[in-house]
Amino acid sequence: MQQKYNPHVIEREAQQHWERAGAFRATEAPGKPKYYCLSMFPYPSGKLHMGHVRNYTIGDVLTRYHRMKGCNVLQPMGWDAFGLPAENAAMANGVPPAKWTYDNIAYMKKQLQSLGLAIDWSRELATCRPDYYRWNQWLFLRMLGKGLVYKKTGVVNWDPVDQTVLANEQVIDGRGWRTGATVQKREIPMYYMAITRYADDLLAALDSLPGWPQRVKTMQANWIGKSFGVRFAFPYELPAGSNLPSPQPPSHALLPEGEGNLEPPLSIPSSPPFSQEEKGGSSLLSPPGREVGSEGWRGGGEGSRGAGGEGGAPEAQTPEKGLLWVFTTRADTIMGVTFCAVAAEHPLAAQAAKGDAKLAAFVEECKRGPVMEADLATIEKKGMPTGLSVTHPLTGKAVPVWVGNYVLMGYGEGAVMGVPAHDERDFHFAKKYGLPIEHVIDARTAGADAFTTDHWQSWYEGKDGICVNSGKYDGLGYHEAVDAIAADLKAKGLGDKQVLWRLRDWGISRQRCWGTPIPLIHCGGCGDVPVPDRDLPVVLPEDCVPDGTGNPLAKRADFVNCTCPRCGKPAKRETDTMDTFVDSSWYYLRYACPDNGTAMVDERVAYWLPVDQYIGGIEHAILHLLYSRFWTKAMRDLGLVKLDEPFTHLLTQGMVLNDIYFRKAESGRITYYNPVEIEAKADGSAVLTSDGKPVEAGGIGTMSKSKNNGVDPQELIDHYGADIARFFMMFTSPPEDTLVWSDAGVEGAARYLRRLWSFAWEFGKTGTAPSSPRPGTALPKELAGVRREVHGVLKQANYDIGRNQFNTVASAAMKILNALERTPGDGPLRRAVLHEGLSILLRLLSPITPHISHTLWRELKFGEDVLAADWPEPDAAALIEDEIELVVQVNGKKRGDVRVPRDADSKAIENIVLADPAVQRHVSGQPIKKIVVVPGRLVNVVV
RNA sequence: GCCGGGAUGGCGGAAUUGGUAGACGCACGGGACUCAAAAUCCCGCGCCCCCAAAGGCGUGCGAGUUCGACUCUCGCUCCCGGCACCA
Repeated sequence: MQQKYNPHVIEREAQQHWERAGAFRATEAPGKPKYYCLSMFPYPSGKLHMGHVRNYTIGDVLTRYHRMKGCNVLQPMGWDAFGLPAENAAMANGVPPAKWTYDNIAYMKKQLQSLGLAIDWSRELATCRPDYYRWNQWLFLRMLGKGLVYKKTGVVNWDPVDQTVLANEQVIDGRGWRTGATVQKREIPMYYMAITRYADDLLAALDSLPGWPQRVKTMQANWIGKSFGVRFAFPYELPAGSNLPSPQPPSHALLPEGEGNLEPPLSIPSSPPFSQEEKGGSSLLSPPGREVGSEGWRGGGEGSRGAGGEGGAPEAQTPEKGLLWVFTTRADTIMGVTFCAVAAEHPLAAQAAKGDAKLAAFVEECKRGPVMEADLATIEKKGMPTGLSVTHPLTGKAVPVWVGNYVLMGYGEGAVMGVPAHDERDFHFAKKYGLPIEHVIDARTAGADAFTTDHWQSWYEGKDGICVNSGKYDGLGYHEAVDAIAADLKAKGLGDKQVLWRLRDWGISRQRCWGTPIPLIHCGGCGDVPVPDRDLPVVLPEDCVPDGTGNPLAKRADFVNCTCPRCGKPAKRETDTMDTFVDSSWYYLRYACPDNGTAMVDERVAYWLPVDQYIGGIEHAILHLLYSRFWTKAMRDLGLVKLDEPFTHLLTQGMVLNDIYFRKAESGRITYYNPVEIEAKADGSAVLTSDGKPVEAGGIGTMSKSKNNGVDPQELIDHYGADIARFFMMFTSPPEDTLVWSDAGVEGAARYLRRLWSFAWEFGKTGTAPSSPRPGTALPKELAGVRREVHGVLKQANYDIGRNQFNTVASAAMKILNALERTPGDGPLRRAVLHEGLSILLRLLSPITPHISHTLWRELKFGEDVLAADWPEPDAAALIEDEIELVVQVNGKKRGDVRVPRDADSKAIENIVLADPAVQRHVSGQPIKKIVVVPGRLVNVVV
């Protein structure tokens, strides 16, 4: 054993030992509890960043802890390898995305291995490999067969200069990131997964996940957004000769149930095959409502749910009459309706715009608006009257119809009723455009101010007022009013109660070259034809280099041209690829059977799944985690797995943040600079070190490639070693907290492990024979005190590790070493106490700092391998004390403390406390009202 | 804008879930060792008053409940994450 702690030497040796022993190779071992511990796999962006180190250290701590607690553990690792950054890098460097990605994987794998993680690398997978993504394609076709995949148009960001679709991230202040051109909305055909069919299941099953953080479950529940309300219609008549266009299908439309087997259909109803040029052209599509056909989105008895109602089915109704459908959760305010507002894409808006150039211009302006919901929600609320009016279904009064830029076509019916007196947004809209405001809920019963028409604050939006100015509904509360109104609407055939979901179906089509090819072939005669299973996988060419204009796959004749599997005639392959969330929605299943070349999953999935502990960033609280839950349920219903939920326990790691610095060019293009390149000035400004010119501070944010504010942990690992980096990472903050990166304090971690090494070296110098104190051995007072402290700290540490609070586990390890170092005297009893203390300490530390624990455990002859050791448990006998200390308060303020016998009763304690001089001074003769005794803690004298 | 979360010394954080606020560290100050420095070790360290003792104030801001509030309730401010094509 060396006298000096040399992390690099011992870490290399420990890692070689684990490698030789195959220490982390996991095999199915019935009879032992299994523990599948999974950290979210990384995107191979180039280098590890601190968020990765945090994530994988947390996962490793849990993995190693549960192994020592007796579990058969599996901790796998892989690569979320498809995605946009590879295409961006390809454009910048002229290197194919595949090469860039594989190089990054090789480098980052080395980095991960240098951390000493207990990973079973034999199960490594990368989603960009055909043997992985073929199962994306295979399952896509199974879902198509079940009707869980369907086609409809969707809105994308269009860069008119580069003639290409942009990701939301590539749109900056409404402009394309490369061209600076104003981004346009464009509708293109896309494939959707019907996640809304699982809305009820996804919501209800949240209750079956006690191992998930409440905040994540709340976010998911709100995202799914089940709202109970009333769907009803305003009848209207248009001038003769009017002809309403078809509406967009609503995004929550349902498909009929499929065949119920695992076979995809021979073809799906579709528009004729489309080439990329046609997608970019102006005569893009026939109206989508018709092309999906009768089995399509309008399916069956729910056909009238489409926005615009009968307007979408002209053959069944004279075109002049129609119903304007809306959904509301506040049917109790229906008598206060003074206008209706429809989305720009609504058929009534289109109808009204025909004869009104100004309105047509406004509708066009709305359609050009932002795509992202966050932008939509913050734009100025604008509207314009259509000149049309509809009839109030209960009062028969005429209600004007407006076009509103805040009404979303994709949610509900694409139209809303306007009740300015009891909805804040409607109120501002009415004030702005001079629409009447009719007060119909009296809020005074609920303690709110009286109604006025001047200030929103004195109005009432709550559900606990009663109806006024509402005719026969006067005096009813919320629930009675909704019931009565829904019943009356139903009697007239103009509405009923209904559930509305906020959740929308999942559009998976991407116009990009670095993703899973969608396994469909477009045939002029047969339509969209699924690729037969025998032809899977549809292999992605790995030598494509995008140039920023359109999808390079579409430019490759060798990829696009094929023959129709049905009729054998020449056909075109689909060139869209799948959303990368598809890849990450099931990878946790594949780790159980990564080598199976003939099936997506096998019986080993039944052994390992569900994942017992999933660990990843809180930023994935909704999308990734919801898609994975959906995918699991879909596979369950296809008979492929017997799982309701994929992840039993979830730990959502807090984000690692860092400063953001950038410069904005005149074109609007933003360049980000890494904080290491920045010099902060005394006046608070910042300059780029290389040119001395100012940069703008963009606050702090998540470490990311796109903001260029990541910190490479390699320097830290190279300088200090993995154990110190891991210890510091765990010590500096609790796992779930947001962490603003700073390496201040890493020296403390380094000092601690050096101190531990020196202590162990001194201890080992004087002999190595095991000599923990025998049970029942009487120890001198000081030694008993040290032992009590060690076991007391261990007790708390075990509580903390059980609740994933690893920072206090690390500080517990520090406290134990402090106590051992302070242990007075010498002789065999002292040595026995130190021996026991060290054995506890090395085991407690081993999940956090596995290398030093491994080495010292062997060197001091505690055993062959600390991995095989039992987890330490405190000795209850060591914790017993004869006297305990109680805090003494007078009127809730601390005035001292007293020592009392462990078994003193309240009366005895009161007497001791009242005799205390500090208490007498503060009581100073005033009458004592009462004395509160909290056993084992404190005594409060109230005067 | 909507949904979720956060705020405690100069800094990271702790407080056994209503019971001693500041554990454990970092930084800083003083001392020991040293020719000197580094490393290491010892002491101090919320703010005010102050030789000290005693005391007063103190957990983002403003109210409230309680013998007692970092913890519970109501109302704010600021920051972080998500908002469906970043992953």
